[in-house]
Amino acid sequence: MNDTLSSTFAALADPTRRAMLTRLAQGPATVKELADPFKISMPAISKHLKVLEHAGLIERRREAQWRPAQLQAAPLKDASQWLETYRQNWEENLDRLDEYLRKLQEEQKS
Amino acid sequence: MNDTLSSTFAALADPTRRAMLTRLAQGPATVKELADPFKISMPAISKHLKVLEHAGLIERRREAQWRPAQLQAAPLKDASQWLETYRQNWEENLDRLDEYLRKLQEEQKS
DNA sequence: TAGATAGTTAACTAATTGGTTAAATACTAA
DNA sequence: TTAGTATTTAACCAATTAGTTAACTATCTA
Repeated sequence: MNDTLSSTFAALADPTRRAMLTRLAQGPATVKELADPFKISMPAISKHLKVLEHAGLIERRREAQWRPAQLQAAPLKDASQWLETYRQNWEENLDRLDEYLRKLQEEQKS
Repeated sequence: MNDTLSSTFAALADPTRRAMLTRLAQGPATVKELADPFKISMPAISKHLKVLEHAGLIERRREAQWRPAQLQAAPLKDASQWLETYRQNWEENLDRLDEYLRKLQEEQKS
């Protein structure tokens, strides 16, 4: 799917890529630095970065022989806003649980 | 990947499934009702529902010949919380843009 | 019991994904 | 110019995904 939200969520569906974003939240990093915590090959890392780049979640520069990546958080904001519309639903569920427990207690009194 | 966050984001990476969740935010619905807006076959719908169910995003009952689905928003809450840790980053980016524009203006004065 | 409606399962396909190894490219430093 | 470091590209592979059609199961109603 080409729509932004789909490629954002697809990019976030992989734990390696989420870990990369977590690292990048603290500032730019080279490919080597991003690869360090993982035991997968460099080409695999390169592909993950490409997915993140195509999703608009990172931007890359060239600096000598390095290709530092920098987080671009705008798509995360959009994803967050999409989820936000469901806040009522997850709070509602808790409300319903509260209500259920309250009713149960009332029934036990009688 | 089996981790909850990965399967939540993977489930959200498809526009058909997101539309289903949007419909379910307003209350339970049968498979037929959920299928209605789409031109894909029933087995395809059935598979999407299975993805949502395995991700814990819906729960299903049997009621006569219907299998109504109901939204379970808890995984959305977790996803939202994961994204929330990046709020600073997307707000920071805007701050940096502000700063950049401010500097640009100062330079033009001198 | 037969027909209609609701939904799933099976078997298949084409495209995508996440990984690999080997080779190529880009740049630095001696 | 040669060696070393950083990174990407190419070619391949196995598993997964999103769809299909055909056949099956479950339930209600006449």
